[in-house]
Amino acid sequence: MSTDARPTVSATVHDRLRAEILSGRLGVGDPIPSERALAEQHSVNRHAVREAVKRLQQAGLVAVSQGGATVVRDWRRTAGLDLLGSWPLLAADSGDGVILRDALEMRASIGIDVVRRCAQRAGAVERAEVAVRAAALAPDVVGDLEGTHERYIAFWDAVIDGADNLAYRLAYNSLIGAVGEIGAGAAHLFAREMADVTTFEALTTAVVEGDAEAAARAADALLSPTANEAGAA
Amino acid sequence: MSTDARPTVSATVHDRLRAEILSGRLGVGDPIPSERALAEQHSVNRHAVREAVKRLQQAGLVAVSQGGATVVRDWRRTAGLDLLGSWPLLAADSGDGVILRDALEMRASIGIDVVRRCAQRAGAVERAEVAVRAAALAPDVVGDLEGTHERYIAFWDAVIDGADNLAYRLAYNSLIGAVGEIGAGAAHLFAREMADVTTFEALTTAVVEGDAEAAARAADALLSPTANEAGAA
DNA sequence: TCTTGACAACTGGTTGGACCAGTTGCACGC
DNA sequence: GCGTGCAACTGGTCCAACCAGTTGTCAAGA
Repeated sequence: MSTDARPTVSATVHDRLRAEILSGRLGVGDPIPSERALAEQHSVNRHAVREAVKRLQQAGLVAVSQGGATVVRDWRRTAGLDLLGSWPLLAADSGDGVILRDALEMRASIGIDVVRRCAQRAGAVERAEVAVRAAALAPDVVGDLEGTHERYIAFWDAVIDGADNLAYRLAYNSLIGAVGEIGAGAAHLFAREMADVTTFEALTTAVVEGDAEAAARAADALLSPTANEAGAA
Repeated sequence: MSTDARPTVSATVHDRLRAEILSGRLGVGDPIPSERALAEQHSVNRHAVREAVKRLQQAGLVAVSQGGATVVRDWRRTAGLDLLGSWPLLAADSGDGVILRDALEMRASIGIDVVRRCAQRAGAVERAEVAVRAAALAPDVVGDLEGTHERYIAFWDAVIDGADNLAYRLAYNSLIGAVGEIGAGAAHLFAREMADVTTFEALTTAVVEGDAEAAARAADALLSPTANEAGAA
């Protein structure tokens, strides 16, 4: 995604504090060191620390109050879905791949309804776009798993546009951002789905023809097994 | 939620810029004014502007690059679900209540699977907690819509804990945060659900007894009508 | 004329220091 | 013993300067 690999000072401080919190080394209710102390610890200016803390505050990880200390919040109840972008830290917290299962379950749950809404509501232009993206996934080009994955994502992108639901769109963005964090193995994770040509074609046909329930059934068949496999591991 | 109503300078600048972007007055790809210019426009220090921009950057609304200008991103594709907390701005953008419909559809979609997972996976402690919260909703206290709504939220809180899925938990937090933005009318929005005692009891029983599919059906009957009503309006 | 390269004028990134504005807690005086 | 008030913290804001990258211009060269 971001080819700009130049880390800023405030990003460094932010990542370190976030790791402290998500790992549990800083527990709920604990005060974090004062801005001045953090600045000295990291040998940076206090302004950089403030920018880092502001981001933690926005993410719902800490509560800041003038005069008082900045304390760690119960982030499982205050943070939003965007936190899933901190995948490595969260995964380290939970040990095994439970969070991967969680994300895939949510993807399946949302994906099924996205497909349903797309079949119901999409306009002619959106349906055509879905058909085009589906055709681009024709399996005549094998071996290029990365490329196929890219086109697979583009397909779902089109379906979500057709569903015309901003909440789904934003949630999808969050999930994609999280998957991007798990690195190169992402494409392999969806290999089975991309190879399931029969189900995939049924899904596309149903969406284009506006058969909402058939589309939902196909999406279920396509997405749920991936989540269940992750849950079994 | 937040009783601290003292607005900070950077929050003011942040809100203004966010409104400019979400309203479309600043279009995708447009550069926003330089930090120095913004500082002068608002008669504030540049650091305050920087903190505001940092938050916009984290939310995926702008792309910052040293040396170059800070430009507005295509936030429908780069922002995460947390953006739903900017409800009033988004609603103003879409005109009518489409975003409310979107959020309620997502709530239904996720809620159904949450209930299913809860019935499957919840431990004895979590099941007991669900039963307790359900009992607390007994309709012997009528009239206090706000109080009932509060206990209704607490009930769903327990169900989500029982589902043991961090992604659902975080998404729920985002949705709750968004609903909090729509103000006092929130409780009224769910009045029908809270009054549907039959379905609600079926849901609770199924969850406690571990009947996943019965629970999912009940959740569907409880949640989907609300979304459909919002869609019809 | 067209290219090329250096420079000037931007952009954001970081630092230091100072002061304001709240909160907290200890110590002094009653 | 109990208040009360004064430090000594906390975060919030400002000013001023400089570093580091990007961009556009414009003049010197091919």
